[in-house]
Amino acid sequence: MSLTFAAIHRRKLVLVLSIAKGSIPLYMQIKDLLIARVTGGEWAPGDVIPSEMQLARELNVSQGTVRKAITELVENNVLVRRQGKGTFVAIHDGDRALFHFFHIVNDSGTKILPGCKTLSCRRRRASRQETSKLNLSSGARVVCIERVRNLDNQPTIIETIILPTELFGKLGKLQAWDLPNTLYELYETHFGITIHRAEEQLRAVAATDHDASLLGLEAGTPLLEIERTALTLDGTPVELRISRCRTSNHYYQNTVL
Amino acid sequence: MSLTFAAIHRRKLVLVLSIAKGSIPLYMQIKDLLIARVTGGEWAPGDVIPSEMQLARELNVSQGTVRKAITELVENNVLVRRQGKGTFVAIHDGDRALFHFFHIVNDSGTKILPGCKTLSCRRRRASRQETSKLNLSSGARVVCIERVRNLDNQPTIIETIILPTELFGKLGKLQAWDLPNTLYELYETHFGITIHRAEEQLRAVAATDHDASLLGLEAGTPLLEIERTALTLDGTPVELRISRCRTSNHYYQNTVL
DNA sequence: GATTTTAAGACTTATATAAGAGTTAGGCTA
DNA sequence: TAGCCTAACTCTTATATAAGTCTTAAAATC
Repeated sequence: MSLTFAAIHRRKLVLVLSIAKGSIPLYMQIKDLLIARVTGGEWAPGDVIPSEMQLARELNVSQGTVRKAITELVENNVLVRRQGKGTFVAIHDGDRALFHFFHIVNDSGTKILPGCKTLSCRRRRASRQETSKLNLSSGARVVCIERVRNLDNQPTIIETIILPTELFGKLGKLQAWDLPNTLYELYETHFGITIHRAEEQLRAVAATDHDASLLGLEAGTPLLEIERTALTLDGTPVELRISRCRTSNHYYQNTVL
Repeated sequence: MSLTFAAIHRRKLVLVLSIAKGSIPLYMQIKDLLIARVTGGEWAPGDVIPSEMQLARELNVSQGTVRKAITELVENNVLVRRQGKGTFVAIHDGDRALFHFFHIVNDSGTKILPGCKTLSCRRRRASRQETSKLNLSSGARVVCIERVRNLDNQPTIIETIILPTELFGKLGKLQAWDLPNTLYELYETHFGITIHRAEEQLRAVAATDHDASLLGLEAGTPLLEIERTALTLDGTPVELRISRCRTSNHYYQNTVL
């Protein structure tokens, strides 16, 4: 009896959720629905989401089905589970950003908190390359931040960060914004933008005179250039970041699974 | 009735499998058991493993529990599922090795099959650094392969590969072994060693005279140096590989999830 | 009669549901 | 205030049903 009942509900749900495509598994539909609530801002980072049972009742599916959807989102770092407490929208604090997105470690293999000195922060038109990599219309404006990071008390990285003014308008208006060390946290708390994925392209380049003077070494010294495109959950590129690193005492660590 | 029965069996299983630690979930114990069968060689790469139902019966657990264990191993690239056919021990052919472990792409972002010319293949004592990174006893012998890879018909990468003679004895004995393009496939088929994970350390270095002559550029040109330690499933380091890449027309692509 | 097509069945993994066992935190009681 | 109880969670396991794949043998066709 209860089985038949559940089966009927399931059919109804499929009809309601999708256009009865028939072949998309229930748990995936639930997953998409949850993603929509997160990206739509209904559930903000740090919020508790309804319990598995509540969601199951609301959506007329069983707890296990909701659970499977949530599990995948946990694996994608969208949600965080805490047994006995609830499930939360992942909050990407500085530590997590450092752990996840910062790959430079010193020769002993330990990750150190980089210091940071902002050199400039101004608005300008996006270059051709920038519009292409950030999916902007030609002539769009961007915020351009330049800063130097210290590692082990030595200037080691020159960072150039490009952000679309459209999304990060407030940032460019202040000439000398008090920029925090970990920007991704700021993006999330002040702009509602969460970085979920990044594509990095690494090259060896020769230090320019500019690089050389900032890092205190000779022009022509090999530097590791990291060009990163940071994306939101739905794949929209929202930040372009070029880092030029001195690798005499540090290296870029990558684990291939 | 059947519940009690299952519960009793479960208790038995826990006692048999572990030393009744009491709190380790069943599916994890199953997972460890499956890993043991794979690493122990009972199931070789490419083999079908028993069906979920068979394993469930053998181990006195339900199909779903076996399934959860297998799911994790699929996520770790240890097993591969094919609906309607069965579950197989993952086989790491050249394509997969290229897809997974080769990160150099050309400027247009496409991954190309690198050509390969072996320069030398000889045995010698391991250096201090090598013994440390490969967990070898001091004075151990290694096979040392040096080769040049062509990308887009241009010599682009100089690879130096270090392997413990203990594991790869046959390799060093032949002066001019006909080395295939993708070595990891060879390790698996001829030596029963499967590479599962790798740690890569990247630096920008200046080309030495040796590099320069092999790659046809000037000494001092910045090169991307990738030092890779390749590990088996149980974390044993089995290969050390140093690649020095010209990055004028190519770059190292990394996706951060 | 030989060959191709079709359909049933015996496998497999995939999905959905349900129930009970751990965890946590806050409130109640001695 | 210390300890215990309880409610609200997630976690684990079990079971049932769906869906995909291959084999085999009967039926249709040439």
